[in-house]
Amino acid sequence: MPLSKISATAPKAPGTPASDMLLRQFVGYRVKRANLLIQDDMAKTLEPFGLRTGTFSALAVVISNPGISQSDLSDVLNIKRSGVVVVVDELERAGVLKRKPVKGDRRTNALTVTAAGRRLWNKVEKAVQDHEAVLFSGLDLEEIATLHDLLARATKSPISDLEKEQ
Amino acid sequence: MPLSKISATAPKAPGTPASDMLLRQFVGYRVKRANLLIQDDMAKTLEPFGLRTGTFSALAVVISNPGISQSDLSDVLNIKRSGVVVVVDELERAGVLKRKPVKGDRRTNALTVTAAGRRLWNKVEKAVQDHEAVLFSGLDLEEIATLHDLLARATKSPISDLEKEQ
DNA sequence: TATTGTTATACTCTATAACTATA
DNA sequence: TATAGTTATAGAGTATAACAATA
Repeated sequence: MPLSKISATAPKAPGTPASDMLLRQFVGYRVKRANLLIQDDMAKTLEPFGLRTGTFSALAVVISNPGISQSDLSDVLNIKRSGVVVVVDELERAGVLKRKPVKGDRRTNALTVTAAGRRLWNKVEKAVQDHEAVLFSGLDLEEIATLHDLLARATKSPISDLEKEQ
Repeated sequence: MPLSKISATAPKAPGTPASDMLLRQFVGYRVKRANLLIQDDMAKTLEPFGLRTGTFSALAVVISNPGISQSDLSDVLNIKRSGVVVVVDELERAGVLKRKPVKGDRRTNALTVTAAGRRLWNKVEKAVQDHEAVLFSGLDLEEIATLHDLLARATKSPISDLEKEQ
């Protein structure tokens, strides 16, 4: 009941001070919470552009890999091909990208960005960059770079790749 | 097609080299990918103990806040009260914790860990710590501490809290 | 036989809303 | 009226499995 009293006086605060101290010692939990915050904010940032995090990611990959197939997009984004269909449907319906036939293999679609899609990307890219700058304003530029680096190395370590293949 | 060729020779690799370079410049995307890896591995680590990430987190909070109410647990974990019910049901069914009546307020449940629950926690805590050590073996201890710190500060910045309340 | 894209389906996690019993 | 817990339901996001067309 001392706990309920404190949280009653500060109901919106992210938990009573240190009430999840034990839990926060785990990196996994911190990453999970950070991810929730970031994804929520990303969703808000993308909504005015008619994008979700999934379609934003797909657009980014197609922009830098023109003509990529849906299977390869599936590999890059680490989602199943059936999930790619939904994302590509949505982007194609919005006029952002197109499925084009590939000569030599009639099974495959080559994904290409439309002119409108490229214009959209330029705006969205800037919006997300600005947004992240605000979200991470508690860190200076060097710290953000460090965070990048640490996450990249943590998620690319031989061990985690090895476990993924099991 | 150069892309499909490469990914055909290394199908399980996390994407062709740099094919998501543009996307990876966003911290949000890195955190998302890191989170996916970590949560998958956490799930595997917890499964032998009959726990999921949700029940693990709840157990941790109840361990460090004996007698906490479900509403306060809901605040600390940032999930809705309806979600807490499911988690507590599962933990109570497993004999890990108990709902106890609170004298003075018959609406409230005081959550307490059983002896078996405490024994389980000691084992699980060690398993998860060991597991994270392996998962983050690409980083040294100081770097892990830095990662902790940066995530904590990024997710606790005044701006992100402010946006949360809107 | 294997692969690309597709569809249908199911599962997990979480949110919303309505309800009850208490306060 | 407001709060604690509960129930039912619905929505993302993603996974699995089966299928048609093509290789």
